[in-house]
Amino acid sequence: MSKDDRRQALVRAAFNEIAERGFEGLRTREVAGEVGVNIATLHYYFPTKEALIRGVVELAMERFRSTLAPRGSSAEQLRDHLRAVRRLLAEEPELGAVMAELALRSARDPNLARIMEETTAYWHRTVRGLLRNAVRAGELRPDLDSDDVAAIIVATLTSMTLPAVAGAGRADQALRQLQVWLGMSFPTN
Amino acid sequence: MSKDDRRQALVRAAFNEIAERGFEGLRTREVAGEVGVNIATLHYYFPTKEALIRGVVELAMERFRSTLAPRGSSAEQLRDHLRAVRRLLAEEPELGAVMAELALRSARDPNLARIMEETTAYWHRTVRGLLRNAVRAGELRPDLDSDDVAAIIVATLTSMTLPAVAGAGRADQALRQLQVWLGMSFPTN
Amino acid sequence: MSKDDRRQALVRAAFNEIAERGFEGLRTREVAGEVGVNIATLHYYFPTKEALIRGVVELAMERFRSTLAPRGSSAEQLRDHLRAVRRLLAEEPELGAVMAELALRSARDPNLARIMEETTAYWHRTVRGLLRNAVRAGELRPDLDSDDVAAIIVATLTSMTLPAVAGAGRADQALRQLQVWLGMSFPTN
Amino acid sequence: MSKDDRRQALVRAAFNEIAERGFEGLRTREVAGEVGVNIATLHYYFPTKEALIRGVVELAMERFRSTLAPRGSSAEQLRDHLRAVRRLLAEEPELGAVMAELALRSARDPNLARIMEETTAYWHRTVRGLLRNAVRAGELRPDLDSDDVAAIIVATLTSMTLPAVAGAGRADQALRQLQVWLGMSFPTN
DNA sequence: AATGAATGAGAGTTCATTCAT
DNA sequence: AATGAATGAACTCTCATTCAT
Repeated sequence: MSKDDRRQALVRAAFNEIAERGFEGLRTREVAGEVGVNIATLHYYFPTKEALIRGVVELAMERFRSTLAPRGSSAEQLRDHLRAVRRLLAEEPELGAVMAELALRSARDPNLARIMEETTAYWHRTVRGLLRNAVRAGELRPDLDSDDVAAIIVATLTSMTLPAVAGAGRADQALRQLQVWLGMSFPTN
Repeated sequence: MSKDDRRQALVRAAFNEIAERGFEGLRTREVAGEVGVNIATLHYYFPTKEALIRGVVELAMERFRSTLAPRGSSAEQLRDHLRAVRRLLAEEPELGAVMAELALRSARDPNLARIMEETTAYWHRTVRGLLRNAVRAGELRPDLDSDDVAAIIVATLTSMTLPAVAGAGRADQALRQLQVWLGMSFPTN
Repeated sequence: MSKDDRRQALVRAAFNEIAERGFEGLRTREVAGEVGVNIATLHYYFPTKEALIRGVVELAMERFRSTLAPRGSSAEQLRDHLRAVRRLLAEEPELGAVMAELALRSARDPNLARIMEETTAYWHRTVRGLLRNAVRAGELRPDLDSDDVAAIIVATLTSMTLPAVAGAGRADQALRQLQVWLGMSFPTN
Repeated sequence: MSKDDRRQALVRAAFNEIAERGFEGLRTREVAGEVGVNIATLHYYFPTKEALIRGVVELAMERFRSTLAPRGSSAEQLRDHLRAVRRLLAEEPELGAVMAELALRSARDPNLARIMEETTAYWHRTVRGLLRNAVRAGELRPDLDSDDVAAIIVATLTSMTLPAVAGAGRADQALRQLQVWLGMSFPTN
């Protein structure tokens, strides 16, 4: 197993631990154990717990950003994006959980705050671009403020990472209403 | 200082600690220290850390629910509610932080999950009721699905507890768009 | 409840706790709780835990010595004594447990050691006296060394306070053999 | 120092602590300190205090059982055994103290009770075997009930672990009487 | 590149004791 | 005579980190 593979394996294990137990329950020994290496080996790859966490941040950002990349024909992109984020959170709830953990942690970690802000801003711009394309393509009303709508879309999708809020079908209701207001249709369940 | 006051003081100190450092950084000794009592005194009031946390949950729920109580004339209630939640999160960001911490923790704590679900459901019903009133009063379009709209309102407001998402004015943009779609006006900054 | 009664109640509760959990598990709060008084009240009667233990020592010695008092006709006294100790340990195993705890503790507590030594010596003398009476009455062989026989009787009876040793019928076997060697008969089960 | 040596050192230190202060006074930090390691190191070898105690139980049983192993010519074995136990308790009073502590603790620990019972039963059978050999060799009266005599021998020897009982020469007196009744001679002091 | 062994600092919890009332 | 409230000291146990090999 190459040096890089091992690093990756450790980061993924840490990622899963955070998803499952939160930062509150993250234990380096547990991470090392899941990869099947000694705790000292973990420290060979990551001198401190903080360094390992930085690795998790990178992984989370990468995974999340790769979901944002617009795909398919321009007309379908907005629909696709909403669908993609929705599917992502359904199929990989760990990513949502980790993103939420990171969002909370960023309140205490300026460095992380910067990264999270960059990612959110990038997401916001991406959605705004999709909205503008859709307006241009005549699929959305031209008087729509793409900045504000992008904000409410990001907000709505984000709230889905908090199970306590999104539960009992409320996530789907919110998405359905988004579709109504946008005058477009995409599956919500 | 009465027994109840001291209990309250401890819970409030724990509340603040969680807001500031997250569950990750909650230390009973720190909580006791902030109230100016010995760690053993904390355990006199709360046999375990978990019991103290339950006290924090109660406090958070109480604080949050008290914000929900509809006030003023029926026609203004929806506007008032959005304004109130917005002001709450601006003036007491700790409550938002704690609520988000609890939302995340509820994924690992079935008991807490139940409480959080109840509170969210109550909030959802409250907003739905306000929407119905507004529809009845002719202030909102009659074809509006009050369940779905309530969901997106709750989702949007909830996302404001995650600073990483709500930053850079995006919270206000989302609220502004909400107002546009609802066809009502309320201050957003 | 008189001051003395309360003292007695506390000592008895402590006695029972020691019998049940050993000195290892003796907790003043538990003792107070069993009597239904506050822990501070216990300290009103006994300034320290050590003082309470001294009370237990007194109680145990008193209970034990009262068993030793020879009763009945002189000819039957030895038989009676063995029977009495045996019954005592069967009916009040707590006393045996406490005596054993005290015997062990006396290795670390010179004061207690003195008390235990006095009690054992008194017991030894008592048995020796009974043996001499029996010899004089022609009930035992005249060449018997009453000091040595008293020692083995005390030793055998003492070993019965250690359940790990006396179990599986071995206590009764030992007593039966004692009777054989003494040429007397008394019930062993 | 090998891993096994360190384990042994810790167990021995715990053994000595128990002998000196009883379970009541057993402190993991003290044990670690005596071996010259950090308390965390102790927990590296023994996850819990209970696990360390299990180590002490094993050591005590091993030490005790090794004393029981019959040695020398068949005719001398009984004599040797009594002499060996007597010397053991004289030269290593810690073992007697620990055995007595374990005997008491077994009343509250079913697992330990099983182990103690097994050891006592093994001891009893060993002594009984020696008695039968001696009878067969014509050294003891043939009408002797080896089971009952074994019981009183075990009881007498056991009582010697309680200094409060065995003191003032009574242990030797009891042993001397045993020799008289058995019709054999062995040194008692 | 990897690990077994070790540790300092600190975690939550317990307990005998104190003191104002 | 009795107690609720409070505490210092100590307990077992945990954890990220280090280091010799």
